[in-house]
Amino acid sequence: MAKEKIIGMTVKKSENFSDWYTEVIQKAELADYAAIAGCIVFRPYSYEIWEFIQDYINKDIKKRGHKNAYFPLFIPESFFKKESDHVEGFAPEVAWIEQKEGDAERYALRPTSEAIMMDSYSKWVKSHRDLPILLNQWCNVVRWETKVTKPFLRTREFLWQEGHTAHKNQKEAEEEVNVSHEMYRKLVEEEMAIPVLTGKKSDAEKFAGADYTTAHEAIMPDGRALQMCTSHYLGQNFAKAFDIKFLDENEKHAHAHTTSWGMSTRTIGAIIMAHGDDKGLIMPPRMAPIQAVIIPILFDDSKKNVLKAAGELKEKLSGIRVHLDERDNYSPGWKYNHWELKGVPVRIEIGPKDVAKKQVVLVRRDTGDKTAVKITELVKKLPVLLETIQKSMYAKALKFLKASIHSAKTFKEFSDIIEKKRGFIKADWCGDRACEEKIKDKTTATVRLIDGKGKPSGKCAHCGKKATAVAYFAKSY
RNA sequence: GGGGGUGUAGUCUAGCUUGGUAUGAUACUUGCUUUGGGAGCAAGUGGUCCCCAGUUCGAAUCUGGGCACCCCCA
Repeated sequence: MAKEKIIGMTVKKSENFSDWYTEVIQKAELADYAAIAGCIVFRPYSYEIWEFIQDYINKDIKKRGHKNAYFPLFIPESFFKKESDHVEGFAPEVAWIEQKEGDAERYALRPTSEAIMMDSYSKWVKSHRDLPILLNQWCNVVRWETKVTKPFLRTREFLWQEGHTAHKNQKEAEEEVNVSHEMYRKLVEEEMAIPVLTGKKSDAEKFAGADYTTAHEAIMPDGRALQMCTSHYLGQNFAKAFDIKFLDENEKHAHAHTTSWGMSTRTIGAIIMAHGDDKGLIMPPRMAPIQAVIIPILFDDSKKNVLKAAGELKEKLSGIRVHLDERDNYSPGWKYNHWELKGVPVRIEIGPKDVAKKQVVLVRRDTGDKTAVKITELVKKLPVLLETIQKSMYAKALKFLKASIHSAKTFKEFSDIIEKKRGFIKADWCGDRACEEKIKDKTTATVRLIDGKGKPSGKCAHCGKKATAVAYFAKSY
């Protein structure tokens, strides 16, 4: 079968990572380019992944008392400009709607919704009894990239959830930030099987208008870091700008403390990059739209029996997301390749020989290992195998993350690592914004996170001044 | 922001130098034979040759402008 294989993957992950990425996306039918520059179509297969993320987050936040709501896509220019850091940070990528006759002012397409939501919050909050406000919205946002776009990772429009909360004091607001931050960590590490580094953003990298931003950063196979989500403590910055004021228990006026936190469809890109291989996508079992695919091996004389057994198998496995591929116009080999490309974690082969022995053959997508399992034991064994794959994928990714963290004491070491190995550089840092800017100019690496637990012992790896923090630097997406 | 590359059927592609409406594969449809790692044979469907303008009797091909996508660097 040395036939030209132009149906499947043609690019190796190790040889041209960028081409590999775009090829997986198209061939696994995750997304397609849209007729609009810099925009993609989320095809059902990637949208199902997004729905899993939605379910997970909805379940978590609703348990904590949050509710979903929806605010307008349009933000009046005057609202947008109320918080000066905010407008400055987002201005370059805001898309404006041409002002029509009769419009009081022009409107922006939301790049994020603090401005429009905080205006409503200011109307709703009069008393400390009105707090906290715990709202989330699922929506699209627009950030008009003029440079490079890439499916899922950087597009002009993307989907996300944005939680926006208002609290009576700092403690409560910061607690909200921590809880959301932890929710994301669990989602990313436990469900997506992507280990992360966690910490705060530097002043230069934090959300425009925030007091501080916490985030999780993952490492991609090309050694670049990818921010998985962010949670911001906004202090009273927005409350003051939008006049979210209330009378507290002591009959005193106070401004609320607000937070916001979000995760976007960008994480789908992270899943693709972190786990895929030369055959295509590999979905972590817990969030795979299809966890196992049954491939019946059909011969004329035994067709009926095998199909019947395969159907019964599917019934038995009703607790698992199983797909039975009973199309008879494709050969088994074709189907193997097809479902491998789509990253289905487990393949269940059942042919006449298996039916005779009352067994099936299980094949792992991540390792290719095959094992025969008695049908009577399958209901018990398949979930175990799925969990094993989940853990093994995480372990593999964790090993890679650990191997991707390098230390640098001097700027020479720092530059060498960025050039040759990439990955994260853990280094003592002075914390100075101008220093960070220079590092970025020289190496294109930025501070991805400040390690909250790290105690700097020496001098800044770049400028040599006294270090105030331990920071993780990297080139990023 | 800088540099490079590409654009022809759903997909990949030949043709472009030297102008004459397009090659092959794959996919798709139908039929028969098949099916344990991308099956075979036969017939068939499918094209604004990225867009606009120019040159020309005639443009996929030449010229100019635009758009899109990809890659590398900042």
